[in-house]
Amino acid sequence: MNIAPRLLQSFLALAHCRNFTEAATRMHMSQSAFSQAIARLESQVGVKLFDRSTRSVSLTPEGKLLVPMATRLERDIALMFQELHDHADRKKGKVAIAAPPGASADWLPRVMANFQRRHPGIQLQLHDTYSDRILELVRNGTVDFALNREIERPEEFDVCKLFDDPHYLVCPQDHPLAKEKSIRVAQLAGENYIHLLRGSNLWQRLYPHLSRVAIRDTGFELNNMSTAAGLIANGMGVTIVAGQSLFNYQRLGLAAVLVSDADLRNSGLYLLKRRGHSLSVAAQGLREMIEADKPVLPATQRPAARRQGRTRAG
Amino acid sequence: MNIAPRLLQSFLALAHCRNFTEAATRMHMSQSAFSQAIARLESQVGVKLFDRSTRSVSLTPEGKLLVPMATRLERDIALMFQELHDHADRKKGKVAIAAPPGASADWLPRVMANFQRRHPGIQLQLHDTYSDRILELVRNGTVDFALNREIERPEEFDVCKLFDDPHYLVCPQDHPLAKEKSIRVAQLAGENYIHLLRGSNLWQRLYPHLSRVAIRDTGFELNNMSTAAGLIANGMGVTIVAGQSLFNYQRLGLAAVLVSDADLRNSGLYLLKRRGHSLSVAAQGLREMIEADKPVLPATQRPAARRQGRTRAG
DNA sequence: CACACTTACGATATTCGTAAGGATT
DNA sequence: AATCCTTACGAATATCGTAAGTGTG
Repeated sequence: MNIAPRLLQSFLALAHCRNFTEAATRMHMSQSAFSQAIARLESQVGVKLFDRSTRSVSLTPEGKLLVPMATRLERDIALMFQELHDHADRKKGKVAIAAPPGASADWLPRVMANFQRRHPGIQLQLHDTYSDRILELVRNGTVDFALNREIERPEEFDVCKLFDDPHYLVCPQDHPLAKEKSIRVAQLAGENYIHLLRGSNLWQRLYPHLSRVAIRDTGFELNNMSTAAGLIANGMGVTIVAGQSLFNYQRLGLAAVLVSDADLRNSGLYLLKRRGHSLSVAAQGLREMIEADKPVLPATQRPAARRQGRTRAG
Repeated sequence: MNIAPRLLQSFLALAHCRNFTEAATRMHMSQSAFSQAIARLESQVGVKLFDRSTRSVSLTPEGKLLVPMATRLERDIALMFQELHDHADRKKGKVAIAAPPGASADWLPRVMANFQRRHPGIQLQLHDTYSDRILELVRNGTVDFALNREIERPEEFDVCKLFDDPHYLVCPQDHPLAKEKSIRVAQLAGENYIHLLRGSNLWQRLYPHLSRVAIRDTGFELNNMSTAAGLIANGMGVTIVAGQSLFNYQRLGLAAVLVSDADLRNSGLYLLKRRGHSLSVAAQGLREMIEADKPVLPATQRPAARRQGRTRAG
């Protein structure tokens, strides 16, 4: 039961031409090989398909029966190939990714827009959400891959660092620490601290530091960084954010001072996916574009200059 | 684009087992050949279909995409084979034949019933009609083949004689000619002649004879032989019919006398089909059964004994 | 006798199995 | 060390093309 699609094509060609020589030409083979092919087909299906006297070729009743079935089959096979090749060529496909809000606000959408322009047939989806949810989306396969900050058990995933993204203290320009090159969390003793979402990745990371320092928790728990920025600009306190989110605060002219505690200083953005599961061709394409287009954020650079990530559209 | 169905089966087997060794066993091939087959498939479709680390095998996104398409395709291929094999094995099919009323009345239905018992899946159709219509049905392919008497241009068809079926004069037992061994048409001078359908095959054949003899045409033109039989039994005239239709008259105890004019004496029943077009497997089966089961009508046999055609059911 | 399909036969390509290699647990 | 997939290589099979054969108009 192992009929080559090429044989079906030959059958249909002959059914159409009713002439071995012409059909053979159409199949790009010698007339003799074509004759053998038809004979082989007939022996495989177990019935004569053509009546041929040297001067005329016509379908037997069983041949007539096969025509519509073979036609449908040939079309389905072609469609299957088309579909796979379209995916291989990135003309079709879906990519879903997840990322924290900082990445999702500015840089990532720009990369995704570039990708969309280059591969208009691929459907993109972005989940901007918090760390634990991101991990869940990767685990259950809802997204092809994700961007995230440092996570607890990186061995569960395939992880690779995209770029460094250290944390900064955000405070008013006239704040005593604003002129420092860098600070340590310990220096925040006595400050009012404004938390963003409690339980977030950042909160989990800051907590051990802050709890050791005599900091005054303002009790705020905010969803939007623009709210935090407004509060800080009006002297209500300070906060710490990753470099990638600084733009929310610079809009209001706030100062940003590098935090030099090791884990906050060395943090960065990572790309992660399920272990042992390769990416779809489409997802791999987006991944490569993300890796090629990541913003340059050298550790020593002052935050005011950070928007110069190069754009590489094709 | 020439993917062997066997490759698709291999793909589905591996997709299901997620284990090369087991899937290879299921496909009855060595694990190595199976590995090569999968690699070949991947190169043909142009994308990796499986993620394999020595300890686990899983589908890539493109592999997942292929599963439903391959499943459908495999099923369609199997159905195609099933259909063709069912026809080759005479488990399915249609046979339409045409025959003149004489053959259709008794002998042919018996053969068809035998065929139906042996091949219950094959749909049978019988057109009982007159000669010209029979030829038309064969010509345009409405019927697979037909039974008919001598025709004008036999070279138009593939014709082969089934059996002799000479003509008989039908008259009352007390008719002067009833005791003859055989007669010639010329002896019917002065008789009242009862025609069946004018323009029929029989009429066309009798006309040259009757027109040369001083016969009184009764003017009747009948559709049913039983009517003719009634008329003859009541002394209204005589007629001539083929042996196969005699049963209509013997029921009323009428006499039948062989007509010895050459063309009426030597007539018979023929099987005919389109030239150069082979019969379907099913039709060929019926044809063979017809040829094997034809009634024995030796020329010298008296009509009263003619119902002894043997039945060959299996 | 010319045309169109089939058969014969040697060359090439594909597919398969045994055996060795490599990687992961 | 055991297990599972891949690679290497020779053997078997399938397919193809050239050329000769066959039958029909």
